[in-house]
Amino acid sequence: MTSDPRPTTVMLETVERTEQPRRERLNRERVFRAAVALADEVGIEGLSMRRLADELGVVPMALYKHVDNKDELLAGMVDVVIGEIDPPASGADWKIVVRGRILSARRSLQRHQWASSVIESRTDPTPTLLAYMDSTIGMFLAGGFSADLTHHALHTIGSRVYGFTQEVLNDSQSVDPAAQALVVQRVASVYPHIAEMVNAVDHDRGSVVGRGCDDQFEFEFALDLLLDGLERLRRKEAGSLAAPTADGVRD
Amino acid sequence: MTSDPRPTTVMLETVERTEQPRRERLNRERVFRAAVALADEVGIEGLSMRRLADELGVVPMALYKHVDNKDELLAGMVDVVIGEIDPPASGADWKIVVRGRILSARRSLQRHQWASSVIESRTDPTPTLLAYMDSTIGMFLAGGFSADLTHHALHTIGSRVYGFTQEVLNDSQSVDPAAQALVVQRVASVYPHIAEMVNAVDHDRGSVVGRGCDDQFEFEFALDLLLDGLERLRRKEAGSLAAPTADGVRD
DNA sequence: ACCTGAACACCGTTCAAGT
DNA sequence: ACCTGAACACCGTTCAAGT
Repeated sequence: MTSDPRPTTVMLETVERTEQPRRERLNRERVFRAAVALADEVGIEGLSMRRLADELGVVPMALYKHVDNKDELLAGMVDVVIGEIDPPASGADWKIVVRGRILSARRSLQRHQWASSVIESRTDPTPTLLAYMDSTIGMFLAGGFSADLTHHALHTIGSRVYGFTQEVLNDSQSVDPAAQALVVQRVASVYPHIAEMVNAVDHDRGSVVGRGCDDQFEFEFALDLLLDGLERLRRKEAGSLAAPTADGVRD
Repeated sequence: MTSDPRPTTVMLETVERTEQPRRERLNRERVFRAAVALADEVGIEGLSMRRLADELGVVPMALYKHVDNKDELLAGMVDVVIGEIDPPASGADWKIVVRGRILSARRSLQRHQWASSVIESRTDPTPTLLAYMDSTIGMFLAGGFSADLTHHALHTIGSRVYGFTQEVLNDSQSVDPAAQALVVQRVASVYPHIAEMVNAVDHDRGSVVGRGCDDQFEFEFALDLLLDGLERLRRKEAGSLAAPTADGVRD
């Protein structure tokens, strides 16, 4: 930053470029960060190798010096997002620790709207993602879950461990409340159950029709239901381990 | 089907084409079905407007007579899959009805591996999908859930309502068990918690390392944990509505 | 009026020619 | 040895020319 290696002569030669300064040697880290910033700005569908190269002031081929292909670029972008998740709190009850971790993941994901769909689309995990999962699994084991129950817990939590869930019905608001009201009315006759549900939600929020629901509340509601259910299973497991009467299991 | 309108002469003229018979007038339904079949065969990334046209023995532009664009094609494909989900059972306990519906959705989704990712990627729902959701919401309302609690329930179930969940750690098996064992060993030193969990799962299944887990079991495990949690809330809600004394339970 | 070939504006990626 | 322009093999979609 402070020690710019560019000689003044080069500065003068390149001063007419409208793009941001380049010359600074490209590296993987810079490529990934630029890709994240670009996706934040224009969305994941606007992210192309060509456009990213443009943004970095290099020719498209230059990128292939640092990443094998676009897939590797996406993997690196996910790592940047995962890297923004807070490290685990220590000491407290497993439920508090896991809950905090997941809500932190959610905050990271919300800073990068494209991230959930990219995480979904990826097949093999990067070391960064494996480390995140390892640490999360460790929270359950430290909390007294057996390895088996931990495994079930992971499947139960699903993508929530990364801080997102699949939207099942997009009940977000349109900008125009009048148009929205019309839609709701037309929907009501054909889909009466949907209408009843949506009306109740709107009524709760004491607003005009179609304000939509509080996503953060819903996320935490579902998360807590899950964690409570898992806590119940953990206790049951601990109980059956302590008393060797029935089909008790050890280690 | 039985009344083929094609004259024999046309049949003879086109008999040398290696593709399946065309001539049969294209319509939306045929386009969607062909797209589903093609995606089943070659995967969603292999599905292009050009390739689909080829498969149907028409020029790419012909498709645009029946669908506005590729997005509409994908919407139609999702509708085909949703249409394969069994209609709801009637009469029984809400939990049995919802459970059966979701497991039927899961069977549909498994017949079309590409479907979950396409459902995820879609933004606005088709009438078919709205009808599916309306009927699902109806199951909760009929089961005694308030509209509000039904709304929370939907957010809790998430994409499971369509019969899928996001894989969080791909612990599926590689074909080569020796190579798999090597990977696991290398992983063990760096990600001890993952290793511990995977080992426990493998041990349970009484198999060589890396057989992976029983996805159907895990899906049902998580689903039942969710449904049990929701049943608990339903009872609490019913209790607080009926008996104003304590948090007593009815039904 | 209907159909469709060619073209447009993009992709990710390869490769060989240039320095 | 390094860098990069041009090209390849695709996309989805537009549009005007052909019948």
